[in-house]
Order: sequence, then structure tokens, then C-alpha cells
Amino acid sequence: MTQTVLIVDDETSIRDMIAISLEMADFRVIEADNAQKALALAVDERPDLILLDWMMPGTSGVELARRLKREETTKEIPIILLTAKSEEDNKVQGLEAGADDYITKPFSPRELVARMRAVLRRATPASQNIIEVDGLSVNTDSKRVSIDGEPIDMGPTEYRLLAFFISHQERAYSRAQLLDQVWGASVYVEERTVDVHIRRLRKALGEKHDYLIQTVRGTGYRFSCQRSRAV
Amino acid sequence: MTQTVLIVDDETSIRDMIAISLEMADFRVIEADNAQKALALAVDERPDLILLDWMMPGTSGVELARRLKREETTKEIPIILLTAKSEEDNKVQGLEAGADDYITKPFSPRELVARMRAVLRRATPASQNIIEVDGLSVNTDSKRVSIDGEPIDMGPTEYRLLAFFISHQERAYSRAQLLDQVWGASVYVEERTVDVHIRRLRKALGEKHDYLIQTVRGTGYRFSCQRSRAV
DNA sequence: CAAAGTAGTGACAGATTCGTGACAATGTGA
DNA sequence: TCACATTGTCACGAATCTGTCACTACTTTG
Repeated sequence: MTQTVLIVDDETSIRDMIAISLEMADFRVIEADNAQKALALAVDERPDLILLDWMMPGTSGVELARRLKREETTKEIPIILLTAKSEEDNKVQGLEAGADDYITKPFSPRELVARMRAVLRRATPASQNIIEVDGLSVNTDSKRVSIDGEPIDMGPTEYRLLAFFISHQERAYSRAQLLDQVWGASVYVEERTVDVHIRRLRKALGEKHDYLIQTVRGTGYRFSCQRSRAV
Repeated sequence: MTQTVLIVDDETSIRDMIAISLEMADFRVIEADNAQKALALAVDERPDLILLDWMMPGTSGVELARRLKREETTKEIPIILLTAKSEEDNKVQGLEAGADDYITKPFSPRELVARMRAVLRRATPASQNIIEVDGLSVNTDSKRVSIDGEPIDMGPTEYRLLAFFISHQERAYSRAQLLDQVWGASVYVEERTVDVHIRRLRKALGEKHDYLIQTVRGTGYRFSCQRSRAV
């Protein structure tokens, strides 16, 4: 879950110093020395946060901030302005341009990281790893399953089974394969045990979604959102 | 609220001199004469600031600074480097290692205290950092927790646990991860200890809010304001 | 249709995991 | 020094999960 930060500053030495501090604080860092490149990188890489120098030759930091906040793809990314001036009107101007915070040079790495965390906390509800199929969503970060937005409970084994299935859809697995994948290769349990857990999983999914777990007679089970037609 | 300062220097005479100046300025002082002890003390005592000698036999001050900034439990503690050399590249090297300021020997006690106060002031950003969820608010500056405006009490560990959780919502953490994040990587306690502190935290939150700390069976715990539906 | 094979289902005992109160050790401040 | 708060550990019981079985329902085959 490393977060990426884009540093935009025309001075290499400043960029480097910041980059080192941030990498130590476990951020991934990408850099740009002008507005043009910054814009391109922001769109391409979708950083979690942008550090923007106020003074730059060509397009200024404020102008760039304004543009970033206009673009649909980048408008959600929080921006912190770096400024050498401490005048109040710069602050206002910066915040009006859409910056989320600003910090006055010189600043300590500590202070910078602290501000960044504050901004990130405010902004990001932490990106989550979610797989969704027909209203059924499995969140592997919170280890939670929800149907039409409502979280539902199930046993650990049922959860692992579902998590495996939802990331291996449209493929039939034998009971032995499921035991290997979900229980682990070193566990010895009866094959029919799989049936019981499949039953419990179907029950947890409820009538509207239990069709997702399909029986492949003579083979095993399959997860698929395509319903089969009876012959 | 007396603040604690850790002095790390291999020369007893220098340590003593600094210690006396600082105690007179109403700081509590703890000392270490090598990197090993310093690290241990930093983790145990969580000083508010660390004064670190650049030149020490064995692990150097820079190296120690780097380590301190890597550890989750100590990375927030500001560091001032003491150096006999005044070369510019040392300064850069020190700041790169994560130091917040540096001061060149010889220095006057007055100057030292002034710098320390400056760093400590910077360390506590004026902006109030408040995270609020369903009437529960955690102020990470005042380190206070309140429910519906009413301040509530809890132990330091419970506070750290809650502070971690509230800024890492909707994610399941194992007991080992929580120990790493909240207790620190170098602390060895039983995993079940987490359970006990979870219990204490839940108790402190009271019946209306203890649902926020959810058990993820077979895994660990999760902070979330979404209640699950039983099946 | 009968027989054989395959999957669904409910129940249950044992195993695991978690909640909880108690306690001793330690730290802290008066 | 004493009272008090905090912390980590433990032991016990409660809650939940798990694997297995027995039985039923259904499907395929001959």
C-alpha cells in the first residue's frame, strides 16, 4: 500500500532532498521539473499526492494547481504548495487555486511528512482491493463480503472459498483442487467436506446470489455469473 | 508537562554539561553513551527530542538517525545533530538521514535550548488533527478522545491502538501487524495481549461505539463504522 | 424402471478462537 | 514511601467454526 508522491520543482537539489526524506518515510516518489511534465505524470501515474513548487519558470505552481483541479482525472489528487514566501495573500491565492495545504520553505522533513499525512488522511479513505460481481463484492483488505452494499457475515473458510472463486471465475475446480487451493496442500480432510462448505457459502450468499456457485456434476464446482439453461 | 530529551554522546563530560543546561531549562534528561543504548532508550522512553552526536565510536550518529527514522515507534521524534565539523556536506548528509536540525560545536547552552524549542515547536503543527467517526473523535494533537463531545479516558496503549485504527479504517489487521504498528517492531509481547487491549478499548468506547472495533475471526481486528448482517 | 452414482442437507461432537476477569510486575506521581 | 494507574500474561468459559456422518434427493446408466 505504498503511496506515490509527485514532486514538482525546477531545482534538482530540492527535489532530491525531498525525495530522500519521503522515500525514507516509505513513499514512492516521482519527479517533474516543469509543469508540462508534471501534468503528464499526474495523468499517467495518478499519484496519491502532489508537492508543487510555487515559483517555477514558465507555468507557475498556482497555474498548474488550477489546471490539475480542472482535469477530471487529477482533480481528486490533493496538492500541497511549497512556497518560499510566507505572505498571507499567497496562501489565499494558493488555496483558491485548489491546493489542499501549503508549507513555507525552509521546512523540516518531519514537518513535511506530518502535513502530507494529515492531507492524505483527510483525502483518502485508503484505496481498497475490491472485486465485484453482480452486486456481490469481496474486499480482501477488510476481509469483508457485501451484497448490494450491505456487509454480510460468513465463516473464515467460506470467506476463503469465496475469495478464491471470485478471482478464478468461469473455471471448474475439482474438490481436490479446492482443498489444495483453499485449505492448503498439507491439510487432509475428506473431499465431501467441500460440499458442506459450498452449502454454507451458498446459504450466506442468499437466494439471489447462490446461483454464482454452480455445481459441475462429476467434477466439482464453478463460480460464474452466467446462469445455465436447463436442457 | 515536562519534556524529555535523550542525549547521545560517548563523552561523559559533554553529556553532563548539556544535561545540566537542559535540566535548568526544565527538561527531563536521559542519556546514552552509544547507539545501542540510545535505540533501546528511544523505544522505551519515547523522548520528545533526541540530541545526537555526529561522531561516535561504533555506529555513527548519522547511521543511528537513519535507524531511528525507520522505526515506526521512533520516527516521529525530532533529532538534532551535534557536530564538531561545520562543513556543508555534513549538514546535507545529516538532514538526509532524517535529522531535523543540526548545531555546530562549540555552542552555548542558550543557543542549544533555543534551537530545541524551535524544533519542538515545529514538531507540533498548529493545525488540529481531528478525525471523527460517528460521534467518536480523536484529536491526535491533544491526544484526546471524545464521544459526542464528552472527553473519555483510556490508557496510552488503548489510545495508540485507537489512533492507529481510526486512520486505517476498513482494513483487517492481524495481531502481529497491530503489534508491529502500535507497539513497535522491536517489542516482544504475546499476540493475545492485543485481545486484552482491544477489550479495554471497547470498554472505553462504551456500548454505543464498541461496534467500531470488529473481530475478524481467524484473522484479527478491523475498525469500521459498517455493521455486518449476520447470516 | 431399477440400480448405481453423485450431490444436497441437517445434525453433532470436537476443536479453535475469542472474550473476560483476575493478578502480579512495573512504572508514576504525590 | 505509598497509592494508583498501566501493562502483559494467564486461565477459564463462551461462542463459533469445522469436519464427518447419515440420510435424502436427484441424475445417469443400463
